Amino acid sequence: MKDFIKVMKALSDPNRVKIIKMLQHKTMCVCEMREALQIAQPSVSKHLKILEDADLVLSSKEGQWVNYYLSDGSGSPYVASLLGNLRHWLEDEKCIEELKVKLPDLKRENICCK
Amino acid sequence: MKDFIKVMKALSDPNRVKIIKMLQHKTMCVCEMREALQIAQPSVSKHLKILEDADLVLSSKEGQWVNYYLSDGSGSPYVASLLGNLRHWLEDEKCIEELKVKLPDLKRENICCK
DNA sequence: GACATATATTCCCAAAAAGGAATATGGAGA
DNA sequence: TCTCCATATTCCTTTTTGGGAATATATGTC
Repeated sequence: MKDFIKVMKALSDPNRVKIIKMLQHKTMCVCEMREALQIAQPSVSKHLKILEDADLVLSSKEGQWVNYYLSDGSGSPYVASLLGNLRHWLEDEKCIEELKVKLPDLKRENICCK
Repeated sequence: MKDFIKVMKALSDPNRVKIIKMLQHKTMCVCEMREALQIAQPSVSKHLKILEDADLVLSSKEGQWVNYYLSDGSGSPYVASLLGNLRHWLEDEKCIEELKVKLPDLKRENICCK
């Protein structure tokens, strides 16, 4: 029950769902998501922690950056099912389409590294 | 997005998930759920309102009682998918099994009508 | 109408959650 | 070592959420 609730709670926030939808298209670092979502960096980090605790996303360090990407769901049927469904769910949402337009230009070289 | 968040939030509370799991077995009134969950009646009513707003459950009045039952999910792909999965999800949870044992004895004639 | 019962609503409190500013950490490069 | 930068953590504030007591509403019974 606890695991289930953790996954549901993680998916109960629009910004976290947007993160999932972005990660469907590419691995991203924190500053890229910050730019896409237009919220403060600590907020992004906290959302990512919640998503990671729920096994929805994974991360790996690469030098000074941390790359976040979607979990494959192998550890949890809830995660596997929901991440699967989220591939097609919300595709028509205006806010998601707007994000998708932004994605190609969100390169860390343009945002960070100043 | 709003509808999706509403469904996720509705399923982010253990008592509400327990209500869903109970309604898989039978239509129930508020006082039966109150007895099963051991929480105050207004709390049950509020949880039910949240579930109903998310289209996860439906209700119909029958005299002084209100019967609650699961939605068929035809109005929302999120509801349809999650209610479908919840048929088998959490079946092995101890707290759910305990509820299932209680269910047969939870008849409104024994609980209310005093 | 008066009263009892099932449910909904209101009000209040405590706990949790989301956001940002400030600060800490840790790796890269001079 | 010192500095810079990406990220994490802490702290604080505001909002939201879950719970119960009290109250309101609606229906059934006398």
